[in-house]
Amino acid sequence: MDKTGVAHVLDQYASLLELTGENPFRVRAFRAAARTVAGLAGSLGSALEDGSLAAARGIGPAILEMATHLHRTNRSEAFETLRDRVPSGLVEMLAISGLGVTKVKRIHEHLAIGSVSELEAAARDGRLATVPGFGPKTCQNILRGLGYLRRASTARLLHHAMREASDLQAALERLPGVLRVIPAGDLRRRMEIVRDLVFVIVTDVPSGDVIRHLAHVPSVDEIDGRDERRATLRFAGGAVVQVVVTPPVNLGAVLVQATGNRTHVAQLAARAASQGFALHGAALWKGSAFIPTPDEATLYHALGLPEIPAELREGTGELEWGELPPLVEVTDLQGFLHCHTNFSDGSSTVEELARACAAAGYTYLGITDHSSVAAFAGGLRIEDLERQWTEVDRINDLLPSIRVLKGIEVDILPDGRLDYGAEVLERFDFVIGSIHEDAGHDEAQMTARILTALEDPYLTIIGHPTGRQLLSREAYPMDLAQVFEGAARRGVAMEINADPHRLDLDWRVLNQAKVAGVTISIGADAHNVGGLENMNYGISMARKAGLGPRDILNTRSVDAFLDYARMRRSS
DNA sequence: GCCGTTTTCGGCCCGACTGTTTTCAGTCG
Repeated sequence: MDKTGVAHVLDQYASLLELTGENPFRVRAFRAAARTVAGLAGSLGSALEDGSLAAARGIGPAILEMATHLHRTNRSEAFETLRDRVPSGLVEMLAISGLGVTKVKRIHEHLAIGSVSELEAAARDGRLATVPGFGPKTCQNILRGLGYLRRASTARLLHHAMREASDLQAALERLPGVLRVIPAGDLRRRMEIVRDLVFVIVTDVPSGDVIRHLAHVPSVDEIDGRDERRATLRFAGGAVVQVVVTPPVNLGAVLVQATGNRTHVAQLAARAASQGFALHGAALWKGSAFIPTPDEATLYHALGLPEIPAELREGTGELEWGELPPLVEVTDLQGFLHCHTNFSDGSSTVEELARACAAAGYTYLGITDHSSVAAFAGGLRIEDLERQWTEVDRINDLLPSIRVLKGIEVDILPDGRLDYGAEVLERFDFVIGSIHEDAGHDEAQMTARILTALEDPYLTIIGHPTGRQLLSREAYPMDLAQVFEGAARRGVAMEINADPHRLDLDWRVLNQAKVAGVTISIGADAHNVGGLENMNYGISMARKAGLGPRDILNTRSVDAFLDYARMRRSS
């Protein structure tokens, strides 16, 4: 079992312990260990071998034993025993926002409900409201939480989809007659939420032969909708995967059709028709003549278009944009911004992060732990800051290849002030300001809160501006046009938070921000060295919005970045 | 279960909000 699997078991084990009334600190120990394992920089195997897992904070003999056993045998007796004692639906219910252990147990005791579907029925027919401590509002919230859970089951976050797709791609590549397998659809467009997985299979044998072999893909439950070139695979776990098979000569047309969203493909078909072509049955035709399209460029060029990068194929006007300047790439980034260390709620040290960033080619690293009001995340008090700055100075002396900047992710308080005063803020190289609780503010209050924060001369970047958490929490209500105008006028950058659970700002509004004159920064929101990966997702969002290297703050050199941060302080 | 210049036991994060209650328990970040 790999680190993801082990982390999942540890987390589930924590939930089971919680439901059986175990010592809450024991529960917390397993939760923390799950995060540590999931965030390992390398593989679990190497962390066990070189002793780095054993040395990690929060990993003691019991959890180390369990992780080792799971890694080697895929099993844990303690976990299985406990799992058999608790109805499986109860653990699922814990995932519903607003339901904790106490309420789940009470639901189970009073209504003998042991599954999510029974819970939904009880919330709808009024039985749930009869449970002590439950009222109409709670039932409503539970139904809303269930909606999220349901959407999450047919949809997955981009990073989960990528992991799932890479396993499946490998399985498809092993089928006889398969030359290439290309993930298409939402995933290739780097949508932040991926619904169906789509694969294009290139083969030089008759496509029907490949379709027949699909039954041999591991854990396929059912194959339907099959014709000579398409099939839908249903997996035991509920996943649905579309497969399209093509000979090499028609790969371009098939891939374009399997990648673009509906609107993009329809617009292409309309354009083809207006130029005497036809885009039918995933092939390009001129009259009754088949036009070979061995690659996508051939198809786009035939229609008088530049090859449109996959991320842009959303039907939002990209056919009219003409030749685009190059989109930003992860290698354009010089600065790794927004990351947490073990001084607050991160699990890697400043040194580990600095070494990892230097190895990945970054020239500077902006450490931004939480400010004091964020006690839940180990927010730093003044004396902690002094210790951290000493450590940063030490690392800067030790590692000449990378510059570590003293930053902070400071809370924007409900009245819009920042959590530290000027005498503290002036000592940072740069400052990210973020909201961590919305507390029932309406749009006007939330907008005013951000606009007030923008006035602080020490603020450099607004972090995760809208607070959305994909598949679990909506964005705060906020007048983005006003916020963009304010940020542009005050010279404050706005973040694309690259945590794949957030990806906030939404790519759909980034261009609006750019047009308003807002500088965009990409922040990893990394909590350990594993979080270096996040930058790829942030870059994907910038690309979806058509942004180039010059649109992004942290493609600048460290000096230019520091100039940007200091500029506001003197004006 | 983990940790320790408080080291083999005792502490481990806590303030704010929500929805319910009729003075507060449960949940969240």
